[in-house]
Amino acid sequence: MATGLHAPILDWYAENARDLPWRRPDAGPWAILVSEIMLQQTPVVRVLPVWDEWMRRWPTPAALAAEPPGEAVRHWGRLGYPRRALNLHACARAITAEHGGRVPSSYESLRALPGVGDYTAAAVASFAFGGSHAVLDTNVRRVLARAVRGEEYPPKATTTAERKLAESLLPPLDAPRWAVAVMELGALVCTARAPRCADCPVAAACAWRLAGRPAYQGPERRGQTYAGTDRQCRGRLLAVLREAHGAVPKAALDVVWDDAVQRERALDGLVADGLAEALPDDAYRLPA
DNA sequence: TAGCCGTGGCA
DNA sequence: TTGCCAAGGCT
Repeated sequence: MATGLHAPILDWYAENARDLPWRRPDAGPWAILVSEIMLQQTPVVRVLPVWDEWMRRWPTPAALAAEPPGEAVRHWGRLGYPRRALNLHACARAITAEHGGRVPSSYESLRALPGVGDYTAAAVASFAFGGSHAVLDTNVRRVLARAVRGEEYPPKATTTAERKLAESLLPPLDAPRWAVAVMELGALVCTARAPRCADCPVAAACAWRLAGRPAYQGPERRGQTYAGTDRQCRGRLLAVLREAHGAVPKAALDVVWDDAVQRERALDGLVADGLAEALPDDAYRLPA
């Protein structure tokens, strides 16, 4: 069904694809894995400089595995969700210890790595190894919701119906190219807020556009406030540890957040998550 | 499974 | 200005 989407989207991609370094022929599986984890919930433009630095510093899983986890956290910078840095470090050590230093190629082996879920396993298996998998990220889900289901947004959690649909659309040849093309269409044209239907290669067949672009009907899409949350507090504390290069007296952490109760809770959380380490004499540092 | 986990740009 | 959102994953 809906295979009429293939040619227009693939042709559009051939003309409009961005030249991203992890898409180049010389990008190996490790470079692609690093990019995919960095790109989780994070815009391309913010990933580019950090990915460049990581690839120079740690060109192989073994190079990263040889470092303490805190170095991964330090060089994560302000990308956000810093446990991804820890996950990538754990990936590097698992790949070194269990896979001979080479990123595994099967979906199942990839899915078993820390921080690698359904999307990332399918993406790496496809883009690094040429596998044929339904790659369901937020872009693909939105494009299919609109073009096929006629709805402005996909449901909050991925449904089996979405997966069935995506699998039914897998082309017999070059599934990875199809996956990246749909993702790119969602990222550049079929965007969440102001879709550019005038530039869309499948506008004529799009169920949502043909229905008059009806507004989203489903349950409210929660927007979470950030100011004053534990997440913001954790971010402030970790920023101090990242920039310190060594032990930080607790007093230096106290000054970045006023609410002492929340600050203690956040600091304990960072330690529990392995993002920080408590030292004797009321000091903290990135994990060694 | 719903809530949590960072950060910054943009409409 | 502020809410929304960005190649999700984990519990």
